[in-house]
Amino acid sequence: MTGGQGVAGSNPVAPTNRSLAATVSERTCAAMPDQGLRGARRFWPSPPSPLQVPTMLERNDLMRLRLSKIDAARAAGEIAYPNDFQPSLTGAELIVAQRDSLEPFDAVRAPGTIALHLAGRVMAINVKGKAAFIRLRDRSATDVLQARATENDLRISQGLEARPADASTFQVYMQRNENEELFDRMFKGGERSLDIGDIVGVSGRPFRTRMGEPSLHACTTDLDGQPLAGCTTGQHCIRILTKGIRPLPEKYHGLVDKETRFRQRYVDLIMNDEVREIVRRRSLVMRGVRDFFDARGYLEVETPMMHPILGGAAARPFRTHHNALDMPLYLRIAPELYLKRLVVGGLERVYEINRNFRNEGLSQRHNPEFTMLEFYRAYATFEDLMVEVETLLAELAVNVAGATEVQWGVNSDGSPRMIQLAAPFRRVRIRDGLQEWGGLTLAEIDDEKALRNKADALGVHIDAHATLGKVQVELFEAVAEPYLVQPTFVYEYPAETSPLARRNDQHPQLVDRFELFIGGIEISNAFSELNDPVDQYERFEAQLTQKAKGDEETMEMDLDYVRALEYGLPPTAGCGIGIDRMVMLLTNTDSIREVLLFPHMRPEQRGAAVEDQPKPGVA
RNA sequence: GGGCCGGUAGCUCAGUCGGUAGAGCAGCAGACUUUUAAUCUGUUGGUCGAGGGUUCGAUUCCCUCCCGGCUCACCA
Repeated sequence: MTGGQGVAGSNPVAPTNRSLAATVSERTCAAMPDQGLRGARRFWPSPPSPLQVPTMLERNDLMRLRLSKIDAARAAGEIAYPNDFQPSLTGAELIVAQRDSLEPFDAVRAPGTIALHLAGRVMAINVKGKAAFIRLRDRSATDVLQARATENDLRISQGLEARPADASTFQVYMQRNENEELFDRMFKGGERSLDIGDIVGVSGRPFRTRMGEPSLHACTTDLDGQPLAGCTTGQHCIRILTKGIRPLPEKYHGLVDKETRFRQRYVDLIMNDEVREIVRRRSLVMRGVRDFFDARGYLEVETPMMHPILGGAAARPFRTHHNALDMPLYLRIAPELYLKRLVVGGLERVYEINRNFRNEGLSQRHNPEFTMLEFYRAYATFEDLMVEVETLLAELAVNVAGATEVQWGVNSDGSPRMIQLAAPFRRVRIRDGLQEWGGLTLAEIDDEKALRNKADALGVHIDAHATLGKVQVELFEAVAEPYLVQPTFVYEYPAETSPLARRNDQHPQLVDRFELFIGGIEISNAFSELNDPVDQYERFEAQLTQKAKGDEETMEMDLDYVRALEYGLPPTAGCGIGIDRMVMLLTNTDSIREVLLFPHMRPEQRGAAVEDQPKPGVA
């Protein structure tokens, strides 16, 4: 943003096309935040009054010129935003279809040639005298990359010169002498010319350039001047379907600025192939998870995202309010208690993939809303779920990343750090880890003071309120982290940190729980579920005691959940897996923001004067 | 919330030990009938994140604020 365009309502940049500007700004303002009334009401601000309508975003010369091209097209009697063009194939299909004719050729448009129709966004324009090349991208961009790579391999195998195969675009070629009027209009500048960023529909026939690039020759008639099959008389071989008003980022460096990339993800997706690949892999993860659990007899369910009672995890919640019912609600921090109610109801295998919301700090690995998979299986233990999880991850790695071995960052010497996701994963007790990596004796492990001394020596901060069990866990995570790069199930957690988990039969101070660490980060948390309603009630009570002591991340008493347990929850094990982190793992990405399409950002400041902004600390 | 770094043309960046700024790409005008970061010639474009202060003069120095990145703390 360049700012300085004044407060809303004043000093608008006069748009070239007034009718267009009016239409767009009417639509835009409805979705704009009401900055003037911020804080005036507790929950829902009033809709903006006409006096507070924000102006459209600022314009520059490049945009004004492009807007004027829309005017010119309208003045020429054209529909500025036509919607009657239908592509008959994708760019990737165009390339694959020519695979059997690797040799360059310049076949003429013999009568009977069938026209192909492609649509896409113009990513590059290359006018060379009386010939012009444009590069388009369509939804098949990922496949185009693959097709070009495959094609290049074929060329090499046939002794032909290799071509660069790193572009996700496909090429369209047009020759001036075949339609001088259209060629000049599109490529010779002036009021109606084509711009990078426009979305076009192109009709023509496939061919290869002299350099061997599979291309579409834009043309709608054969050499006799008769329409090609699939074209109508007078049809243009290139049509602008949507004019891009805003110029795209530079073609070589692309869009780099992270703030702009996350705020304007649409531009990021246009410019950066890697981003599209992450989105694609995330989609594969979601489908893979569903296939996995569906195949094992689980039912996918959706439970409330707005909870009247806080529970299922230890976390600070977002609070909201239902106006008509005049009641407070929490955005859910976990679906756990609802899912186990379903198991009580006889849905013995359920899973849910949905958002959790936690009102905590943001970091490379934390976003206020994140996607969680939770699944519950009756007549299973947490050990059974270890097998389920390692099987799932190995399967996903193959389906999404192509192998059970995936790269995750680099080692300290700069070499690729590889993670082996083939089952079985390593299993480590917290006590064993403290001995092996922390150099502690069993006596020290049960001595809170000794543990705290060790933590101080290591420079590890541990909360003063933490109980023995919590100190053990925190110290373990501190000393073990370097050893938790390869997938590792950590288990034998102390009971006080797990108010919903089943106690271990031999050691009641422990619970039957594991956490899975990969690449040093926690991916999964699971346990055999506590199904003793009396014990559960007492653990909720203990949570209330903690809350009274000032712990802000405790659960609330959920009597209905206890009532459900009183009807009988079969022996059940449940597991949560952070989908975002799993996608990070399978895309070799070190930031959760990269795997979220729209990571949380502070609101964009659009040139509003500083004195109009609420002062920090003033409610 | 703390620390460090950053915000300059549509994009990617340089620069100004204080005298209102440059390049490449994009754009505009032109040459070029197989280019692919095309090439060649000419050229337009910036309240240098916002506000305040110091100064004859601030994009540059000082203060405050906004936004972002990295990092620490809390968390998954």
